[in-house]
Amino acid sequence: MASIKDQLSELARGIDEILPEDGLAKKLEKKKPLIVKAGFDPTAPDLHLGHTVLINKMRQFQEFGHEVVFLIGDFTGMIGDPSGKNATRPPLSRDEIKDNAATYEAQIYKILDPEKTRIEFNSRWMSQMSAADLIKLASHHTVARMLERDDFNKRYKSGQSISIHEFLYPIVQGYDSVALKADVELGGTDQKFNLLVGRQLQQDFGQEPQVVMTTPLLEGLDGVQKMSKSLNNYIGITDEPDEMFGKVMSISDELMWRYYEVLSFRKLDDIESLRSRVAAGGNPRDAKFELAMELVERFHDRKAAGAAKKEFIARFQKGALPDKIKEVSISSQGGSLGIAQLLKEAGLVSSTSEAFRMIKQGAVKIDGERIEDKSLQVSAGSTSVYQVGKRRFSRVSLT
RNA sequence: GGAGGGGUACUCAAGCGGUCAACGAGGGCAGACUGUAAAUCUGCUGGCUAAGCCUACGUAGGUUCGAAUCCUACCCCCUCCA
Repeated sequence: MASIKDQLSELARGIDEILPEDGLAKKLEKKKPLIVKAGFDPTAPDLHLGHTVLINKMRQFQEFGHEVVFLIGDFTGMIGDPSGKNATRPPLSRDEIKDNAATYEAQIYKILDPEKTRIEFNSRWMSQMSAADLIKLASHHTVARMLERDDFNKRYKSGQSISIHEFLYPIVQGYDSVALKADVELGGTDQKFNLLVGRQLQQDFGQEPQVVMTTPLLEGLDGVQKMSKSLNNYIGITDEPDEMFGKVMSISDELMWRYYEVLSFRKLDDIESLRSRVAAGGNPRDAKFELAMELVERFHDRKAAGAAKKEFIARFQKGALPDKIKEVSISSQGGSLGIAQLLKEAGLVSSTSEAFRMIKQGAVKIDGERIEDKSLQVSAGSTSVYQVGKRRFSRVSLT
C-alpha cells in the first residue's frame, strides 16, 4: 500500500470537501482497507465525463487497495426522487432496474476494476424493513436538523410544500452507510447534507462515522455551466472516438487543466511538469492532445485514440476531408434537385430554410468549392461531397 | 373560499389594434482570426418546390377591413388574505 502521505495528496485531488477535515488521514492511519461507498440512481445511466469524476475517485481508492462499493439505490428509486419536486418519478420495475444496473456495469468497468468492485442494491436491506423499523429509524433524526438542509430550508421558509417522504430520503440513504459499515462516502457537493446524515446515523448505531468526501460538479465544454446532457456541453463516455477527441480539443486552455485535475489518471507531479512545459512556451495544444488521447483510450482503446488524433490533424490542421464520410443516396424526382432540398434530404441541415441561410453565409461547399447560388440545381447521376460548416459532411449520390 | 398578478420563439424578456415572423439579452449556428483553442469582430437564428405563401404570442370562440394586442369562456402558474 502506498504511503499515507501519497494516498492523501492523490485522494484529496479535485475534491471539494473532506468532512471532518482530518478524518481521511485518521482512517488511513489504521492501515486497513477502507469501505468506500458511493450511491447512484437506478434511472437509466447515461454517463458523461462529469459523472466520472466521482468514479475516478473510486478508482483511486481501489488502486490504493481499498474496497469500493457501487451502491445502486433501487429501493429509494422505487419511491421517487424528492428533489425533483415538480415531477415525481415513475417507479421503476424490477426489470428496468436490472437492465440499468447492467448498463452501469458495462460503463463503469471502463474505469473501475471489476475484480475489486462490489455492487450492491439498497433494496437488499431496505425491503426487509418493517413499518415499525422504519419509524424507529426515523426517530434518529429531528425535524430541526432536517430543516438545516439548504433546499428544505428555503422551501420551508418560503412556504412551499415538503412531503414527509422527502425527509425519509436522507435517512434511508444514511442508513445505507450503516448497513454497509462505510468508512468513506463519496458524493457530489449537492449530496453533502445526505452524506452527513449517514455520519450521524452510524454514530447512533454504534459505528465509527464515515468520512464524507464531496466531488465538485464538472464544468461542461463551455467552461462555465455544469456538464449536462440537456445543456449539450458534455462528452458522453459512449461518444465515438473522433467526436470525443474533437470535443476535448475544443475546450479552452484553462478548462484543460481543470480536466487534467479531475479526469486524468496521471499523477499530480506529472501534470505539474506538463504545466511548466506549457508555461515555458510549449503549445498548449500538445498538452490537449495528450489529454484527448488518454480519454479516448480509456473509453475505447489505444488504436482508436491514435486514429482519432491522426484524423483530427488531417482534417483540422490540413483541412482534408474526414476519413469516413457518411454515404447518402437520394433520388431526384425529375432529373435534378435544388441544392436546398438536397442538403435537407441528406440530413446536413434540418430545413430548407436553414439550407438557404447556410448558403448565404458561405458555409456550404461541394467537393471543397464554396457555393453562393442558392437556386443551384444538381442534376441526377452525380456524386459529390457536400459540406455544411466545419463539421458536417456527406457524400451524396443523386439518382 | 376571497383579492390581485401572469402565461410571448431554445431561455429570459419587450410589445398592448395595423409598419410584428414579433425590440433587446443570453444561448445556438455560420463566417473572419486561430491551436477546430479561448477572447474578439460580423452575420444568421419558424416553415415552405421561396422576391410569394403558410403556420405561430396558454386553449377555444368572438369583435374588427385588420388582433400577440380588445371581448367571452376555459386551462395552467404565482402572490396576498381566510
